[in-house]
Amino acid sequence: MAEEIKIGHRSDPDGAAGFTGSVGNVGDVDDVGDVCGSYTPHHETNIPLKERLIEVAGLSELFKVLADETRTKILYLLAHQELCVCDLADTLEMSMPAISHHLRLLRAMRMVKYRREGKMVYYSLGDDHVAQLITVAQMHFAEDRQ
Amino acid sequence: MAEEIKIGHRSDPDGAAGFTGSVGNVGDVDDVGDVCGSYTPHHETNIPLKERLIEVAGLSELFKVLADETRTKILYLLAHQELCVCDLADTLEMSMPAISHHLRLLRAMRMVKYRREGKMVYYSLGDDHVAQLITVAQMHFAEDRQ
DNA sequence: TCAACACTTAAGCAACTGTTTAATTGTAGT
DNA sequence: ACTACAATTAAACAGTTGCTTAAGTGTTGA
Repeated sequence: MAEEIKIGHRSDPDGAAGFTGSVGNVGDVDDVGDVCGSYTPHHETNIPLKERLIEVAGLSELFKVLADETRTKILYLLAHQELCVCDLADTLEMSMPAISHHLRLLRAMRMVKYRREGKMVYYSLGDDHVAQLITVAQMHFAEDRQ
Repeated sequence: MAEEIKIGHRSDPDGAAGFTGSVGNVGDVDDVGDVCGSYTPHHETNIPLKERLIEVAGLSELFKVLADETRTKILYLLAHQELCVCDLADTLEMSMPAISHHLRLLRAMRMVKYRREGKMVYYSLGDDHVAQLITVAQMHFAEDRQ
């Protein structure tokens, strides 16, 4: 089950994007101070905050997986029910290798899980957060249109 | 304030990714049926579900904006406090044009808002959903590591 | 053990994305 | 008006991503 796939070939020695920090709220950080209140030379910036940024960087790897139209559609379908690869390929009108390729990335980020049943492999959502991300994104869009 | 920027040059005549559908829960869809229960020819697939997929496609445009490490960091910083472009450039150790380019995409998706004060332009988060997305992503990561 | 089928993997190419450099806009102070 | 500075914009190149084709697994049934 443990998969190791490089997404985006970014230099990331610590595996799946070294996110090791605390999980609190987003705003839960030390104040950066008004770095450029009297801005002229690029003086010292806030160190503790910068260290936290390293952790945050890993999150973009997760969003990268969500950032493809096909993968978003796959997750949307799986949010509704468990499906095999050929179902997905058929519904999305894409080749099976293409779908399989996307599922590989989704697996790497543990956004989907799968089980084999005979020749078929059935996929479903990895955990609730995946559905939550889609829901929140929808809410953002809805707000856009008043 | 109304900006029109093509992200990813995808053909999307309806502007910012034609998301017009209902906003309910993710699972709130008609059942696709077991499309390939007896799979051999690629027979008719579920039409109503496919139509919904068009709406979902727009969400990937939003995730695409989140999918860059620099932009995630920008949002993380802005989640904490309002910052001007030079603060961001300084903290992230990147050129101002680069930061400005990213802010442009974030603006297009209404993930940030800004106000001018003299020479400086101060940016802050567009709405709560942005912070929510980051938080949920962090929770997903945290679950990965038990 | 052989064929058929569901799926995965690999290699290669076209298209997209992010950064840089350079030029431009806008605001404040002299 | 001119200079200085914050920010934006544009063009161009390097790096990355996603699809296709083709080859390879793994499982079922004859």
